Order: sequence, then C-alpha cells, then structure tokens
Amino acid sequence: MEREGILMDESVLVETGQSLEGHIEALRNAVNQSAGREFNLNSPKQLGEVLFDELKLVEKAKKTKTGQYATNEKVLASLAPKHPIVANILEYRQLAKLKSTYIDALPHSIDSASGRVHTHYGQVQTSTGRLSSNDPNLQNIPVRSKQGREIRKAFIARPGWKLLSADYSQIELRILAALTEDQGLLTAFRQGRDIHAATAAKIFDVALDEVTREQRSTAKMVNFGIPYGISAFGLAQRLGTVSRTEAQEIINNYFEQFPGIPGYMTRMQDRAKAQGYVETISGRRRHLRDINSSNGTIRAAAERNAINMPIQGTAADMIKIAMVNVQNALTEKQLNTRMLLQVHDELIFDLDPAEETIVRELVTEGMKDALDLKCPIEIDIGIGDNWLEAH
DNA sequence: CGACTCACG
DNA sequence: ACGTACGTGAGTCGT
Repeated sequence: MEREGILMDESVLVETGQSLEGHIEALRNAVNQSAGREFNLNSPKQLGEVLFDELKLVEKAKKTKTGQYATNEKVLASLAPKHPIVANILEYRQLAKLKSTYIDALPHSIDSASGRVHTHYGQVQTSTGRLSSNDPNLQNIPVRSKQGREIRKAFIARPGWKLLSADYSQIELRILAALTEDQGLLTAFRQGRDIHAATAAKIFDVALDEVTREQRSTAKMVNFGIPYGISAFGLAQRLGTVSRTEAQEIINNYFEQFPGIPGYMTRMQDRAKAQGYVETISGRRRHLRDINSSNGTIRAAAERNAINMPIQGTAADMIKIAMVNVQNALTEKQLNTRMLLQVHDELIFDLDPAEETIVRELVTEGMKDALDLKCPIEIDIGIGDNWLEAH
C-alpha cells in the first residue's frame, strides 16, 4: 500500500484553495475590524488577549493548564451569542485549517517519480493495535464538513478505473456485543435493526416505531460513549440538554437493559488490576501500569483504557487479518485491483472496473470472515471516481 | 520542542 | 475540589 500510493487530482485542490482564499481573507478582515486592530488570528495567545482583555467578552475566562486563555471551539461556541466576531473566528478557524493542513500541504507530498502520494503506516505506534499514518497522514482526511468533503474529491482512481471503499458497519458495537455476549445487543444486530433506534426503544421503554429523533440521537451518543467508559458528566456535556443526574439515569437504564455491558466493564477492570494488562480476542495485550494508581483521576483513565482497548484493539486485529485475506485473494487470482489505503474500519482500492463483481465478493468475504464472532458483521461498499463518491 | 487547536475513526 | 469518553498526526505559534 505504501509503495502503490494513491493518485491525486491537484487541480481539485488548487480550485478549492482559490475559492477558500477570498473567503478566509474576508473573514480575517472582518475579525480585525471587530477587534479594532490587526493581530495574528492564528495565534491562540493573541486571540485570547483580544477577546478577553480588550473586548472583555466574559468576566472570568476559562484558562488552559498553562494559564493562557482557552480559545478552543467549545469555548468560542459558548461565546457566540455575545459578539458577532466569534462566529467569524470559528469559520476562519475551520477554513484556515482545511487550507493549510490539506489543500496547501498535500501537493508537496506528491512523489515526483510516481506522481502519487505514498503515506507511511506505523505498525507499532499505537497502544491498541491500530495502524497510524504519517507523512502525510491519510487517516484524517476531512469528511464531516461540506467544504472539507471537497478535499476527498482530489483522491482519484487511475485513468479509466474506479475507487472502491469497503467499511465495517458499526464494528466497535458489534465487537462489544460479541465480547459481552449481551443478548439484547446481539439480538438487535442479528435482526438487522437500526442499532441506535433499538437502543433508544430499550432505554426509554417505548416501541421501536415510537422512538423520536431526539431519543435516537441520545441513544447514539450513549452507544458511542459506552466503549470509552462513559461517565454521567461526559454524557451530559455531550448531550448539552440534560443534567448530570438525568445522564446518570440514562446510563442506569442502559445498564439495566443491556446487563452484559456493566459485567464486561467490571471484568476488564478487575482483570487489569489482577494481571496488569488486558487483551483483544486474538491475544494482543495492553499493559496498564496506572491501573492501581493512588491518584483517582489517573486510575480512572486506566480503567477506561481497560474497557476500550479490547474493543478498539479487536477491531484493529480484525481489519489487519482482513487485509491479509484480501491481498492473498487478489494475488492468487492475479487481479489488477490494488489495495491502497486503510482508515481503521475502511479499506480503499484502485478498482479495475472489469473486476468489480469478483472484487466486491472477495473484499466482503475477506473482511467478514477475518474473525469468527458471535455477532454478525456487515460491510458497506461504495464505488466512484473519487474518494468522496466511493464513500 | 511544548502548547494549543483540530482533522479523522 | 477536580477532572472526566478511546485512539491518532499535523500546522502554527512562541520559546
């Protein structure tokens, strides 16, 4: 995959960059205007001084651990109603990030010999068994924002070919179901349910077709949080609309409805304390030296690691086994299609269109069969001229 | 090179 | 009283 590299359409980046440039410049001017002076908007330190010493947007501003004013997105969002400058800063931040980190930087990573971008994968860099990607990092290409997604259009197939993206659907929750053997979770997946809606029905005690959008959205946050060792504080903060007490009730309901989950959580914590490590289904270990720390905060962090690593790590093991399966099949059948990228739960291929049918089949099976779990595994496949269309 | 911020799963 | 969800890498500032 490193040697193969991926082709980029630099003109997509150039055009996106040009349209962003004017916008970014206008935002910087508007911010300077509101501030009453020019300053370096890329400097959190200078920005903090403008917002809190000069414009005095709040009485007691939140500080970072080094005593600087915090100006991160969460802080700024809470300030937005107080002054029109804030919305402009937030938009500037978003667009400037896209331009400097991706649009301006990626062209420098195009190899002059191959004309392609060759990332490097770290196989021994993470605590959970995931790969990492660097120089350039192709595992954090934007997708969430409208403007960010444009950047994915620059990742293209070779002429006449297509990009094929195959990703595991809800892989961490399925692994959680398999590890815990929680019958409620397993049944929901075996019946092919919308897992967030099914969770909402259980924790709010309503029929599946009575679940409101808000209830599903709350359940989705719970499902994301569970594999991380969710806390009432953390859930309340992310939901924004419920108190810590209400968040705790939601979590209590969840644990009652899915009793396999709290059992698993305490089992992993106890195991970590007793033997000093936890492990994935395939035996990859993470040692947790802080698990018996007398510092409660540090110990709690290790306890969350004990919960999370077997889940995230099993997913990482699974896709690595899948990659070997799929590559062996491609090689054995002497296919032209090439594996290009891995992004934790997703594989990207340069697809010879004549091979679409066989590749769909072999990728799906190679990924599904990587581990034999008690929970069914689903693979979503997309095909397109670029990474955005394929996704 | 640390701090801060923010891009991804 | 405090801090609080897991795992990464990179651009920029400022020392």
